[in-house]
Amino acid sequence: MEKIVRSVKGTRDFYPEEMAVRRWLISKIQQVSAAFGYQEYDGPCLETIDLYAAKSGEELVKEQAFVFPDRSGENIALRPELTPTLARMIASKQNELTFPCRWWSFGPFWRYERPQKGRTREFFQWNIDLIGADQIAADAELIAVAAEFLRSVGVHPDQVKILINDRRLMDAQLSTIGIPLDLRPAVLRQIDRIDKQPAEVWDKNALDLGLVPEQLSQLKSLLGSADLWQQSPELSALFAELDSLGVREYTAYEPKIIRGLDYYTGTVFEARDTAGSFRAILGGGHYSNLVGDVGGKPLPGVGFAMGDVVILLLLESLGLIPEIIPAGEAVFVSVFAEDYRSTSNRIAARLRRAGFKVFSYPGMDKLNKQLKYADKLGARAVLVIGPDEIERAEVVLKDLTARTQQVLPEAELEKGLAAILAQRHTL
RNA sequence: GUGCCUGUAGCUCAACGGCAGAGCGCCUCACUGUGGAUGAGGAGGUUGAGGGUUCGAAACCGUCCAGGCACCCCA
Repeated sequence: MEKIVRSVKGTRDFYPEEMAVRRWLISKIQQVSAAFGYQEYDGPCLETIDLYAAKSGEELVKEQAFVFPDRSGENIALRPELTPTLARMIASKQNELTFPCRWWSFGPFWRYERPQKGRTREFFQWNIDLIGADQIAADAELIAVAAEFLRSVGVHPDQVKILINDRRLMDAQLSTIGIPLDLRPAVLRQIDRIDKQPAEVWDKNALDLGLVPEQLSQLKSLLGSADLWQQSPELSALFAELDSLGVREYTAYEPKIIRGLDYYTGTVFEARDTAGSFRAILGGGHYSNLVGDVGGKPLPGVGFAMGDVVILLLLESLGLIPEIIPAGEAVFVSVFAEDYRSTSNRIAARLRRAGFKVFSYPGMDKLNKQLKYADKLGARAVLVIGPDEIERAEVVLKDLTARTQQVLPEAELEKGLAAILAQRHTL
């Protein structure tokens, strides 16, 4: 056991059961993305460090990216996020693309962070963006995509809420309180932390930033104001859009939502479980300049990202991950004795050409052992073909789920199998 | 990167300075041409690694590795 070379810290192995869950998640993501007319794309997993140097918070690149020199000495990063790659891809074809673009992607990312619950060093992320649209309707659409995804995996609106705010609104409010321009970025970051620090600590930090006690109390009453959005024409319009899109129940206004990344300029949102057990499930917002840093003409857009780790933890805790049997729907062809293997092979090959998933037994063991093997692998049906059956041109067809078996003329095998597989596989 | 907690059979956990155990799982048999049930046997451990203290360490002490929680940051 100790001799097994260990895996890299913060990575996960996907055994067939886990891989089946990942496939299931991807299929849900793909379906929702396609339902809104989004097109799939991807970029390389390796990028030059220069791509990230211009934007991306310094910490993400300097301390959280996996960076290494290639054999020529050039510094290469394993992509820690997709947005810079997206910006480059958009900028490269800015004059031939039809805007607004609706693009989505799902793939691996790497960040050199300390692993903990909901955070690994290698993870998968769904990215989805609507690029080249500055309207409230665009923001509403992305939030609707997120909400419809939650709906499609069975999450109820009282289990997860998409919390929404607008940086323009917060900026205006900070201005009203009299917080000078140069202080606002720091204050915004402090707002982002309000639920992570004890009240006294938070108050002290806020005062240390330069706020006067009067401003602090005004700020705190601001952050407790659930109706603040009504003062924002953008958010008022946004919630009206969400209503007509049929996802209003999944959303809520939350003045504490700011989002860390600097490039968000308008609507910002993140999905949280209402029980507060997990970190953010997804996060995104509106940006006004996607491609400026990579040499294109400024383009607005809106998008969000969802990592696989937190959403799967959440779905697991809610019992919403279906039981998926990797070899489900498969047919097992037993081998009665070595002399009969060729007969079993012929039937297995015939069934495969007919479209069935078929697996057999390479060795030679007692029937009960072969059946046990088929059962543990989750086979749906088993064929037994021995001397009696061959003599009469028949096969024994067992339904492992129903625990029944029937003797069929060999010619009716496909029909019998189809009938078994057509039955609802309820557990 | 900072602080705190944890690591015993494949899994979940006992033993807490004095012979390393249980349940589940796994293997064999009862089962002669039939899976999940039942019963009877059996295998499986240098107690995460490598040091120290001690007559004696799974236990106590420091180091490393891995996991968890909070910070940082964010998916």
